[in-house]
Amino acid sequence: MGQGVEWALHVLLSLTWSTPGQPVPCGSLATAYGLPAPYLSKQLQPLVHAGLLVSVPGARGGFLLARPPTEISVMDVVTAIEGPEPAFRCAEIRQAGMGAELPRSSFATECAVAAAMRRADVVWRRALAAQSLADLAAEAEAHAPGYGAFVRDHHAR
Amino acid sequence: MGQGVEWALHVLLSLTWSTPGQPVPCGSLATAYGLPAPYLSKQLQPLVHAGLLVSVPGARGGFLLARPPTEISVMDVVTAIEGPEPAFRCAEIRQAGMGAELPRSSFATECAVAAAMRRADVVWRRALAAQSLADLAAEAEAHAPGYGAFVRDHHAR
DNA sequence: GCCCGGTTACTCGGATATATAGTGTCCGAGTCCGATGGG
DNA sequence: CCCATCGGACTCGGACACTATATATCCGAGTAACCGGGC
Repeated sequence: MGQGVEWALHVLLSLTWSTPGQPVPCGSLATAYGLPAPYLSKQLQPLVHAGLLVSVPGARGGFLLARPPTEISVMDVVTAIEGPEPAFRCAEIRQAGMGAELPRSSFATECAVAAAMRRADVVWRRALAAQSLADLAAEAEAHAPGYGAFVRDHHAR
Repeated sequence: MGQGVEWALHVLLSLTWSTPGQPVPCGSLATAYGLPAPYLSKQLQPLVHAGLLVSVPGARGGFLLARPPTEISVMDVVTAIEGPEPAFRCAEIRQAGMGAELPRSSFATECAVAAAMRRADVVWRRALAAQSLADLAAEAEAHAPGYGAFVRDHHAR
């Protein structure tokens, strides 16, 4: 899994704590976490395309959350960055080689291997979808009181 | 996720159905699924190192299951091929940039982002570990009766 | 007929190239803020 | 004093190199089976 997911989640948390209605530029987000600003800009674009972020062009522009943090799940972020297709892709190798000698009816149902991986993928996605950005923000604030305010002050200009 | 996982699972299913005590060579496994034999050989080596397969050298050699199919889980196979480290790796970017201004005590607990991804990873691994090779073999046989015998006959010489 | 040695053929194992996806960087188009000059 | 206009600077967005991982292939080391000769 690419590191863009980690960057995106931290950025979205920053925007969760940031002053509502105040766009935060990419440069400010990059310095907050010691990231290269141009590359971070490239990583945030899928989030805009997915409708999680709103980009405000021009001076005093930047990025805003498109929805309340309670309405954005970790699954949404992962899907936006990594793509919607599951990690495991079945190539149907059971139908190649000796499988060509069997009738087509033998392959009517899903491959058992693919089914097992899909079941695990479903619970993984369910676990990610069960946690919202608000949940993560609350957890971080609970572990380190005052962290949200600290982040908001950093992005204030 | 690499396709080696799919190959390994199908190969292990073949060995599950194959005659016990009879080693199956890599070439026979490759032709069974239309795979390039030399590359399949490379993909099976991690399974030998992990202790899931036993390789028998020499003429009439091949691969054997090191344990009964009920004692091998899908998780074991994925771990052997992809490695033990989780898909998401936390780079602790919260400590870089503005995080350097905060006291070390703020980072005593696990990063909230990493914790969320780890929770999902745990349920994913748990789902994979809950299914054994015997379960997959039974499922495939149920969907296509006689498939196991067909595979065994193919590998018989 | 039985046993032993050499040969042969077949197997796995690791070392070696290539393709693809992820990583990193750059420059241009567009937009808003602020200063400036006029009314 | 207020307003329209121009200039400037800052922002995002897409296009362009580089690196690491995954994919694909090859050849060599080792071992067991097989065949032939000797006892």
